[in-house]
Amino acid sequence: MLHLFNTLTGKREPFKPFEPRKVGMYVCGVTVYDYCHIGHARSALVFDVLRRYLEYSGYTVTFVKNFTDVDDKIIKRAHEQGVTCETITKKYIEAYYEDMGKLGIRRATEEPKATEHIEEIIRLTEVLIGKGLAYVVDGDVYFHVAHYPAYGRLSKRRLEDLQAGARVEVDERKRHPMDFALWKRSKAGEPSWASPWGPGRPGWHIECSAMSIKHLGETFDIHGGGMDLVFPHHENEIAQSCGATGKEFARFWVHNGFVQINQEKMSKSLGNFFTIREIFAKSDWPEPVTGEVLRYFLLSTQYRGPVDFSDRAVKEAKNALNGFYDLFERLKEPNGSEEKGDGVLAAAVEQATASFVRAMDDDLNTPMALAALQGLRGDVNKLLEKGLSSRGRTRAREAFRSLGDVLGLFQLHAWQFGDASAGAASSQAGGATDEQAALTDEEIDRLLMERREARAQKNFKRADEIRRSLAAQGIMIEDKPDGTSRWKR
RNA sequence: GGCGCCGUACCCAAGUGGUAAGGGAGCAGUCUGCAAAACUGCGAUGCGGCGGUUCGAACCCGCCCGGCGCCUCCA
Repeated sequence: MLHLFNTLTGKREPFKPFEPRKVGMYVCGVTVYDYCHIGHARSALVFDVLRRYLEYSGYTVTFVKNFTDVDDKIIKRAHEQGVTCETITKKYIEAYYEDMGKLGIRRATEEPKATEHIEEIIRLTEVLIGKGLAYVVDGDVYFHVAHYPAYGRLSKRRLEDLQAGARVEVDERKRHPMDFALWKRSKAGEPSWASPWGPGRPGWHIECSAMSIKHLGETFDIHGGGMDLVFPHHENEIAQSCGATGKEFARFWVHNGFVQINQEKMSKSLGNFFTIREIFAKSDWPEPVTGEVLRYFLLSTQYRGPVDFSDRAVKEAKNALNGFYDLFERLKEPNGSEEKGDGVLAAAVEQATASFVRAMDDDLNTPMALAALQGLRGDVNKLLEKGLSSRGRTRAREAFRSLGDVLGLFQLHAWQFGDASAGAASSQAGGATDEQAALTDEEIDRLLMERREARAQKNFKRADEIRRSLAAQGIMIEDKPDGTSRWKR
């Protein structure tokens, strides 16, 4: 059974959904005013994998991930560029789909936007005012934390402690320094909606309460997001939601750790961040390969810990992945009619699956799950030496494919691998085989043919020349026992 | 000032009381025209340091050292 670390209780707990076989999960998405960086990718990936694993485990998952499309930063950006907020949000929502798509992040079941839930937000705010948990000041509405005794439950903070360190200028109109805005009066030129308190726009936290309740109900199973959202965002969400409904809000709170650069948090203020598109643009590998390499890299650390991003770490992920794709290539090739390995294959797959599930059940321990896959790789390689029937080889590939699918790995039909006969397939997969690569797959195949001739005539000088010139362009040749060769970038 | 996290081999990273998973890199060997891949073997008597609890600790407790995060928009 899946165990998840629940920020609310501070413990690793067995995960049982509210309704059997069904899971409702809400994850805070992004504020769409800029391109996503690798940190956003990690968060999206963690919850994409959690969703995939829940589905693999037999649950029907309703996965809601929002876009914050009204916010100070968006307004600021729109003013700077002299365009409307919609222009900004539309652009970055599209960019989000494009970038996350390259990483194999699946779309959520629902992807609501704050601006499409103004009615729900206003209604929720009215309820809070009615219950004495919120008050109106000059067209602004604030949540009154002092009237909500459980405030601080998630982040384990006490109001007194927060005040001691508060470095924020206190708004005199607020009754308590930690009171936060549910509704903000609009200034001229800002997006604005009519409300009982005058024209205005929602505060940041209220949208998530309104949207999660609308799409998942008042109580649901999992609420996720980055660690930095624990306070104040999620704390405030709990206060608003529980305050309004009087019921439990999310049962499990799951938070992912940061991506770091040189042991430091990656953030805009430090200027040490890398956008996803920048990473893809710089990569020498075809786009699908880069996407999978980034996935492997991000999953090589358990989601709650920090993960340090570096060229070296990414290269290591690529190398580790190479081993799998080399094996998949070999599994496709004829291997005689031997089948001495078939007998133990089933047991090896079963054992690896058990280890994989055990790892994932343990708070999504993806490094351990990857180790299980690596173990199977070793086992299958050994069996291949003994000889696997074509049925056995197909079975092995299916095992990698179905387990890999949980992590979003191993789904490429042909990576950048291919032999003479598979050249066409590899060019399909490599969408970004691209500008600087002087050689097309066809040219490579032609050179390979020439090299094969040369080798047949024991003209090794010419054969090595071809190998060297291809290597200079980043193309590796591997000779197979039958005299043909496969290549990879 | 408050709350919290982390420190395991050259690098990444599991392990949370029973005697150190896995990957990458490296070295040696088998195979190969060469190379790559694959396979075999090597690789931390030690898990930041010092004490303590225990038959037994990387794992529990205490102190110390070092790094980081949150408390302000932030995945």
